[in-house]
This record gives sequence, structure tokens and C-alpha cells, in this order.
Amino acid sequence: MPSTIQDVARAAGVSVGTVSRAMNDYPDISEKTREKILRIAHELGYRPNLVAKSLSSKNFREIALVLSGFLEDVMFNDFETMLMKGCYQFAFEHDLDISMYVINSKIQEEKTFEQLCYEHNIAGAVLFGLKSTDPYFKTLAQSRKPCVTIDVEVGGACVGNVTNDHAAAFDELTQYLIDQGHRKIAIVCGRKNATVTSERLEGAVRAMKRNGLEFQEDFIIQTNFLKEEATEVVKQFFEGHSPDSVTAFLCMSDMLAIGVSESLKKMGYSLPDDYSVVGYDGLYVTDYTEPRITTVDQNIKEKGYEAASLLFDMICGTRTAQNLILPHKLEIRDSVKKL
Amino acid sequence: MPSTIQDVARAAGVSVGTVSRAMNDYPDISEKTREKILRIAHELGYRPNLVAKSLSSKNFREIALVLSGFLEDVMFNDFETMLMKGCYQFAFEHDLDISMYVINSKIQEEKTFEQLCYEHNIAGAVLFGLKSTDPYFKTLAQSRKPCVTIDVEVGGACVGNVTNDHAAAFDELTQYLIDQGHRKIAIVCGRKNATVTSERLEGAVRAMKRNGLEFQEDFIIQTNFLKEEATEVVKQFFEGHSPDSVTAFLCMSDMLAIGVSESLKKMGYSLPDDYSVVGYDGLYVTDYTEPRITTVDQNIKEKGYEAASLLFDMICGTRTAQNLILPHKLEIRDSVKKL
DNA sequence: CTGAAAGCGCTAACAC
DNA sequence: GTGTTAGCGCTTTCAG
Repeated sequence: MPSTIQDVARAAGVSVGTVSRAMNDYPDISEKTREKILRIAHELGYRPNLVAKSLSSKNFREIALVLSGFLEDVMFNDFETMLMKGCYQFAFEHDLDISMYVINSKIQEEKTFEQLCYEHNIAGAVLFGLKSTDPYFKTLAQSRKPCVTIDVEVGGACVGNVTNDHAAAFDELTQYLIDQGHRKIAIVCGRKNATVTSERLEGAVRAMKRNGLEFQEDFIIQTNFLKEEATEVVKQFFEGHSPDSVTAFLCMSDMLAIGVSESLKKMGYSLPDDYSVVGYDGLYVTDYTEPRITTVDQNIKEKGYEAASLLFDMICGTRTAQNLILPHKLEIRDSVKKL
Repeated sequence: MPSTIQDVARAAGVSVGTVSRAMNDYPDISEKTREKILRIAHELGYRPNLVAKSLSSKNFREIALVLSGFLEDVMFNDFETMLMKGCYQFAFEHDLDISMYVINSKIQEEKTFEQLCYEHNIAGAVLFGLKSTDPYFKTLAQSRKPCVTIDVEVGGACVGNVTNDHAAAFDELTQYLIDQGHRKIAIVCGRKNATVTSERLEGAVRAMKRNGLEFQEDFIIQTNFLKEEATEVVKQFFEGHSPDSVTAFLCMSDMLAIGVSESLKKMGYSLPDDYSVVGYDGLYVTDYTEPRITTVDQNIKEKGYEAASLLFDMICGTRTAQNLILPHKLEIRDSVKKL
């Protein structure tokens, strides 16, 4: 049995209130009682029960990272890990209690985000993995509990968002391809309704138009962000297009770029000699592929860190809900051939 | 403000005790009161406060996944993710509440594992990332709170462990190299004191001896499991050995195999023509490298699942603490040349 | 079958 | 400065 605040109070000959003051660095307590209590608490191996603490005081040092679709998707392995690292890093540095909850679309139907917070007595959360078809996508805007989404703006007074300028990033990536002499570019898109998809597409189109390239509808290849699909989809593309109708594949995620690369190699082409491929995300795996894939690094860990930071400030009232745009970085590697 | 059990009781014209019974599927309640309460609870958007629940009842449906060193190490990115997925999958299927806590060596000094459990009112935990130098490595054996470690046996009546037969797996991997005609094999080792390192080394030595190969001390290359080191260490190896003194590098992790591969390629060698390289772990990245790396798949997700399962059974008393050995699988790919 | 009441371990007024 | 006490929202005896 662990010792409770009662045990410490008894052993120190003081009341529980005083022990509580000592443990929580209250000012109105004499230095020597504090020391005595702290010593005894340590001797007894006393640790405050965080659950009781949370129940009695509505404190705001408890936040959460809520991952939707974590168990279903396999595409974003290190995406979520890096996000976690960022969030936990912030929590660690600021002495916050952070917990992680895994939900899905079904759970979103069963309980609102606010209910989720009340269930766990959390002050707010960083939300990742929301799809535009998810219940929270619509209901979050009314939330009174602060939260910060990643990459999806849903609006609302208590909802912040941390993202990149995906359009600008994709513009840059496209420009890079064009600078390397590419004119015939196929765009491999992610999930049709995802905001990140349309943002990125917008950037690509913008860059192409600026450079006088005409944007062709049939050079848009549709997928659901899954590597497996990429393979299939490239094959289909070549059924409708001649091998030399395209010189580069502009992919909306690194996993798609990997899938496309694999597919092309399997068809007997060599990269980047026959075709150039670029990705998006900055997953570490792209540094190990052959060729190493040129991509845009989203700096996901920092996104997690900044999301937690914004959330905490919103909880403390020192920052209002906002849309935070973090810098990205074009990572030039070996998957693009200069024509 | 969320509605509480009081609100529901009031609205339904019953006592809180009855609401509690209805919500928790107690048998001693009439069917129609239950239905009425459930309906009203739903109308009010009532969700039991899990914190209060946890405080009042010492229930055992709350477990945790405790990751040590999560913030420090970068080598095991998807290792931890897959482990999480396994644990959360089990929790999800069995309606358990699972939370994740990130600790490190310092936190281990500050509070024992039991204290950690009491702090959060958790019934037990799956522990990953323990180093042999960590405080818990010694103290865990005395724990009265059930836990399951991954890959490190520390003993104790309440401590289970889920692992692979690393020796047998490494034996198999070594045998594969030998079967492909390799006789001159350098072994790239992980952290010196890690149990997994010695187990794997044991397997390699066993296989070599069985095949009449003599085991040479200077063919052991020491690292700390980090990819960055691998590069350096390979260079050093070749300073003391001629290029044709070795034909294959047997690495204790996939990240090491990647590091070694990179290093060899940078030196101008081509794989697997000049040298063969094999890894260990089964990280998904090995399927994307060039060449695709032959490795041993530990099936990490299943390890997480089985660890959670064992933990839950230990908590329920239906299974005693044990050392569970899960099957591994040799993944033959393209990084080994047949001599 | 249901209500009343005593906690779970802690915090936060409110007294003194 | 410190003790006392009323909760936080729930479960779980114990009566009836």
C-alpha cells in the first residue's frame, strides 16, 4: 500500500492541509515545517496521487495528444511518432502531464471532444488525424475546451491550428522540378477531400502557370495516400500515356513517392535517369531509399512542439486561438535529374 | 459544464447509486429503470468522469505503456510506434483504458515503478526501453504491481516478459549467410551491456562453430546501436583488415545495417556484389532501401499486443508472470550475394 | 430492487 | 502559519 497525504500528515504531526501546502510550494508556510514535511514525505516514499489531485482541483497542467485513426492507417508511421516526440518534449520541459488517447471516427460519434476532455479531466488537447468526413471536423468549432489541430483548420474560438504553408511548399517543390528542366509533370495526389491535398495541388498549379506550363487534368493521378495504391495507379497512368509523355512525378507524400519509385523500378526504369520523383513530408525513410528522395521537410517534431506550446498558452490565456504556419524546408537529394 | 451523475439522478428521479448501477451493467436493477436512466443519460450527454471513477473504485481496467528513453533515442522510430499499435489494439479490443507515459533514467530514480502506478491509479504496465544500467532494471523484481517488459528479463513474481528467441533468430540469420557461401563474417554489435546484444552474439557464435568456422575476436565490431556510429566503425575496420578479409556484415539491428550499407557504398563498393549485409528487427524501412535488406522480423506489433494481453491476464489472475517467446521470421531479400 | 451514506486522496476556502 | 472542513464525481457497502 502506498502512503497517502494522511500518512504524511500523521507522521509529521501536522494536518493534511499543511502537507498539501508543502508539497505544492505554497508561500504561506514556514520554511522549517516545509522542510520537515518534505523530508518525511520522502522517507515514506510518498507520491501524491495524481488522480485525486486531478479530481479535487480543476488544474490546467494536464493536456492530451489525441490521435484519430492511429490504429487504422499505416502510412504515417513516423509522422505520428515525431509528433508525439514534439508534444512530449514540450510537456516534459514545462512540467505538464500529457497523455495520449487513440480515437477513431466511431468514437467521435459517441462522444464530443468536450466530453472526452471532461472524461479525463484534461484542459485541452492537440488533435491529429482528423479527416474532413469525421464528426469532429464539424463539431470542434463549437468546443469550449481549447484544442490545437494539426494541418486542418476547422475554425472556432477555442481551436488553434499548426500547419505549414502547404501551397507555398508545393509551389517551391514544383518550381524546383521546373528549374531542373522538367516540363511534363504528373501529380500524384492524396485523398481527394483532404485539405492538405487541395492546398498542395493549388501550389503546384500556381507554379506551373507562372512558368507557362499548361495544367492538364489527365496528369493528375488520384490516390488515398497509400503506397500500395501508388503502384497500381502508375501502371494505369502508362496505359493512357506514352512513356515519354512525362518526365517527373510530383507526389503529395513521401510514401506515395516511395510507391511510385518502386513501381517505376519494377517496370524496368531506372531513377532518376528515366524518371524523376519527388515526395513530401520529410519522413526519415526518404533518406535511405535508392535514390534518396528529394522532398519537403515539414519538421513534424517541431509541429508537435509548437502545437503543444500554443495549446498551453491558450489554456493559460496568454495566446488566443490562431493558425500557426511553420516553416518548411526543401530537401534536395538525388531523385531528380537535371534535363 | 458537463452533466454529472447527480444531474442524471435528479432528472431521472432516482439516486446516484442507481444511476451508477445502470451505467455499469449491474444485475440488481429493474430493466425499466435501467432503460430510463440510460435514455436520460444519453439525452443529457452524460459521460462518467473517468478520473472520479478511477479514484473511487480500484478497478483494473486501466493499464499503461511506459516508454523509457523515448525522447532521447532516435534509432527506434517505428519500433516504438509498432509497439504502441499492438498495445492499443489489445486495449481497444478488450475495452481497457490505456495511457502512455514517457520516462527516462532520471525519473526512474525519482519514483519507483510502483509509485508510478499509484500516482496514476493504473493496474500495471508494459515497459519498454529499459537499459541494464537503469534503476528499474534492478528494482522492478520487487514490484507488487504487475508489469511486462519487452526483451529484458529482470525477474520477479509480478514481472512478465515478452521477447523473441534472439539467439535462435541470430543463429538462423548466420546460418543463412553461411548457406549462401559466406565464411568471412564481421559481426556489427549493439550496446555492449544490452542483453539483446549478448543473446544475438551467442546465436551467431553457435552457428559459426556448428559450421566449423572459427570465431575471431577482431571480427566483432562494437557500436551503440546508432546508425551514425556504424559509418565510422566500418571505416576503422578496414584500416585493420584487408578488403577481401570479409564478405559479409552481420548487423544486430536494421539501423546498423543501413549505416553499414551507406558506409560501404560511400567507399565505392556496390551491394550485394562486393559485400553482403544483413540486419535485425524487421523495421519497415528495410523494405525500401537499395538493396532491400535481408533481416529478421521480430513482429513488434504482435509483441506489443501479446505484452498487453499477458499483462491483463496477470492483473486478472488468469495467467502468472512468465517469459513469453514469440516467433520471429527470417525475411530474405536482396542484400546477400550467393558466393 | 433502490436509497442513504461513507469514503477514494487531494485541494481550497475559511477560520483561528 | 496552520487546522478544519467541504467538496471533486464516482463506487460500494449497508439498510430497508
